Amino acid sequence: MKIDPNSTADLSAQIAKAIRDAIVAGELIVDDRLPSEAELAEQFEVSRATVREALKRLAAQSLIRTQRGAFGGAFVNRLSFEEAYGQQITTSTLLLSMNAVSFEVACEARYAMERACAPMAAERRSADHLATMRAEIHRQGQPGLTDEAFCASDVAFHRALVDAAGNPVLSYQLAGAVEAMQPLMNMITFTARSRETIVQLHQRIADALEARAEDLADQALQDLADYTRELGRGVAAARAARNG
Amino acid sequence: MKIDPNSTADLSAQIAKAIRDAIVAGELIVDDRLPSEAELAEQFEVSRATVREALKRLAAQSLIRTQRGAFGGAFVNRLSFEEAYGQQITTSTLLLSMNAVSFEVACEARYAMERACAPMAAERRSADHLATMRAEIHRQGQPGLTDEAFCASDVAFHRALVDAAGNPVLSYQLAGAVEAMQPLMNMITFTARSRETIVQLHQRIADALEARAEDLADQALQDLADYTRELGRGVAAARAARNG
DNA sequence: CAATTTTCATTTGTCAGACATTTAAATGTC
DNA sequence: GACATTTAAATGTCTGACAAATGAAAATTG
Repeated sequence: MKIDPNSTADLSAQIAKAIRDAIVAGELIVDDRLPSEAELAEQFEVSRATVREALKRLAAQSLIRTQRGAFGGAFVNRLSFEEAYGQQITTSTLLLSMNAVSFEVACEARYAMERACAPMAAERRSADHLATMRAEIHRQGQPGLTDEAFCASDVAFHRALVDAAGNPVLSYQLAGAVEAMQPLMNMITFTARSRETIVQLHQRIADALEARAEDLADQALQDLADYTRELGRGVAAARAARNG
Repeated sequence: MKIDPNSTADLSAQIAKAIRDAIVAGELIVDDRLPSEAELAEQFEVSRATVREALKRLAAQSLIRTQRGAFGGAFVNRLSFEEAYGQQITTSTLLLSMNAVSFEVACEARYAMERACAPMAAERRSADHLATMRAEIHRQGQPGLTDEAFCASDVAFHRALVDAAGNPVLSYQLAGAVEAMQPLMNMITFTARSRETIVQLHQRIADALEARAEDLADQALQDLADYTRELGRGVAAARAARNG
């Protein structure tokens, strides 16, 4: 682990990069202990404060965890799917909110990936997955549900659908797409009629998965995608009319 | 922006969370300047060192950027697709390498998503995308290419395919899946014959996109997925034989 | 001897204060 | 007006200190 003496970047950034590279390259493996802050400071010839800033950068990416006390220190962290989900969701949400990504584009991406899950979900869905989906469908039919609660339930429904595909890598990748869409979906006012339509489509999806009918599931998802896009266009048109 | 006095987490983590929440909630928008480190230290009633550790955490997630000098400071960063790609790739790569994700599962996820791109790519691919793909195909046919260079070219080919779908969100989501697979792919020794097969399949994909034939593209991708999985199984079997 | 308590060294977490460096605005000079 | 200089404000880095946690080892106790 060496830092480039010609770099213009902050020392803490350089040190973080050096350690990160060592982890990615496999020189440091899960649960390995890094040298203590004092030792790292000596190795890199910087102060302990600078080392600490570097370590905090790595901690922010869940690459290391720290433990206080004797025999404590910084350890290479096993990045769990759970943590990776979280980071992916934060990143995706910010990406969408900061880059004026259109509802249309986000929708397309999300449903394209979800449809890719459908065949696997039809094949592998467990009774548990179906039960979760049915429960969310039921909730979505309750009157008096706020739009936000409706959207949250929608996210839960779709996560169950994705998880039903039984591929954790796919679940991880899709977590971002599905959850990051929620703020955009929250901007839509769901009328009683549009909710009814969505619930019916969810019902079709659940029925298709229960019957292990991948083609029906795909068709229902496509219809849902079309309908969601239509709702989005409606909102955009209403806003345009208000503003001009 | 307040921190929870009952939390047991590090102060720097709490402060980072408070600022991150403010950004996600939209209280701080792109290019807003945060208070100076000295001011933040006063607000949160901590030392400047602690504030700096918090800011480094946020910088590691590309949420802020800092600028030295008068009228410098920490600014809310517009998370670009580029930066998000990078983070996604790092995270995905580590996730796969640290969690013993099987080649099979990673492959399945990757090709499922790639196939979801095929119809859009067939419809929207530009001459540029095609040219990139053709160039990579040509490179892959060169004799004397190392396995790593072959894999790198493979990644470039598939990225062009994904980008051809013309949906940046999809490109971002897939960047992780495609790039993170590379270390796993690098473990495969590509014989002259397997390379030839792969190049032919790439050719079929490029031809299909050129002809805007989404069904042919999908079929070719499925064949490539099957073949890749087969190669993976071959490697796994060889390793099992060596170790047993 | 075994179980429990105490001590202790190590390590991270936090603080205070200092100085170096960078930067752009403000000021001075021709 | 154009250019050089000064200056104030901010981040980057260093030093030294103390607090708090923690597990191992030593001391104590039954």
